[in-house]
Amino acid sequence: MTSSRPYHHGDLRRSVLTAAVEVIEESGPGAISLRDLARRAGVSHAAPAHHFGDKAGLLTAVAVEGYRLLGDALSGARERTDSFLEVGVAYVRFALEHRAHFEVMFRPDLYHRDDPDLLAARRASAEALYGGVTGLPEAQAGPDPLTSAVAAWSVVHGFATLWLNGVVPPDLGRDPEEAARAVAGVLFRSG
Amino acid sequence: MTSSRPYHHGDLRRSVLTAAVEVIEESGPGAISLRDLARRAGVSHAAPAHHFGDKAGLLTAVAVEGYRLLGDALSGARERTDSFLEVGVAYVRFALEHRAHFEVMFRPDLYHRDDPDLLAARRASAEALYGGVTGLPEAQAGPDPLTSAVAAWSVVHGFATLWLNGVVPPDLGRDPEEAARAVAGVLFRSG
DNA sequence: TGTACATCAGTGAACGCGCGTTCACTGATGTAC
DNA sequence: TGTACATCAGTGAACGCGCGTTCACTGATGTAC
Repeated sequence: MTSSRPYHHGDLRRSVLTAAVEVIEESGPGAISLRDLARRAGVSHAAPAHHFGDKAGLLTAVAVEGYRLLGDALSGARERTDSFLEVGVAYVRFALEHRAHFEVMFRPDLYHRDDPDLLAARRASAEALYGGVTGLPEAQAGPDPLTSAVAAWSVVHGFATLWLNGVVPPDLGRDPEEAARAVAGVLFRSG
Repeated sequence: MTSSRPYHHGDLRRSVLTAAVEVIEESGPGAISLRDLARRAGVSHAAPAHHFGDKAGLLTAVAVEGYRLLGDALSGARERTDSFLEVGVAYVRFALEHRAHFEVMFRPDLYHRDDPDLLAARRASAEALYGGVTGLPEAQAGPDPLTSAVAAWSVVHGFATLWLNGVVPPDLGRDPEEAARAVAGVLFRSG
């Protein structure tokens, strides 16, 4: 905000990441360019490479952050409500609130898929999602808990994707969380 | 195949479309370039624009073709089996068999979203998908058929997406159709 | 059967652009003594 | 309290590249007469 920019930015890594998320939300990951992000951060065009190595490195950082946020959101929902349905709703909420992260996470061609931080964060979030299904009563888990878990994941993932694409029929209402609860509820009638 | 290329290609539109689908399957829609497709078709770099106008026009054509193929696949499944579950399985089969089309269809930022052919093809495919749920017995359709329909769509769309991303747990087996049937079956126990 | 002409498909040169990456550098910061 | 030095963050010039789009053109095809 000062007119004379200091030589050191202060928190360039964070700034670039935030700008990247903004751009992705507006125009998708294909619109990301390191030079543009540097411009937005008010910094020379080569500076971002210092923090991320290259473009894929930047998107790796976005994906890692996404998996961490998702893991936290899912664990949080479980602890707060102890309801598998609400974990699903939290999944949808995460996808809509962090759609840039969400989109990048599921496009591994964009980033370094074997980054150790990435693998760790992904594993943690998978555990937060799956961990719960084993604790379900048989009435809900069905004869095959794994299949039920994948069905649950599919329904919330699919719903979030369709909602983000704006193709969910308008009759379902404007509140995505409520709609998600209703839709996921079809799967877990007793939930 | 002849060594001396004729001046007229013969079916350049088809060739470019096919090449585009190949490229998208390998590297995603972001990797599409008109010049590259021209090269693949053995034609000068400006030729594709004759048929598609511009890049977005080409991707519009891919999306239109996708919606037509999807509509046909869904109607076909309904007529053959008269089972809503099998319509869902057909949806997954389409997504996996035509993943390039599938990906483009659900990324409207890539194409001309108000193209009349596109709108018509999309509407037809939506009808093929939704049309069936109204004919379901209440036991399956539940108290709110629309919500059930969106749940069904979500589960097959989500499953297809997750499978394409390679994140479905391997324990579900190698045959996506069988796995899809099991997963979608959780939703329609009686289906 | 032959000729004139309109139409369409594809050519190739040219344009301007933004990009990722590299590299030698300089300014700022912090730590050791 | 002061000095030397290592380390790190950011600079700016330069590179080569592939791209989309435009445009005047030419070759091929088909139709009217």
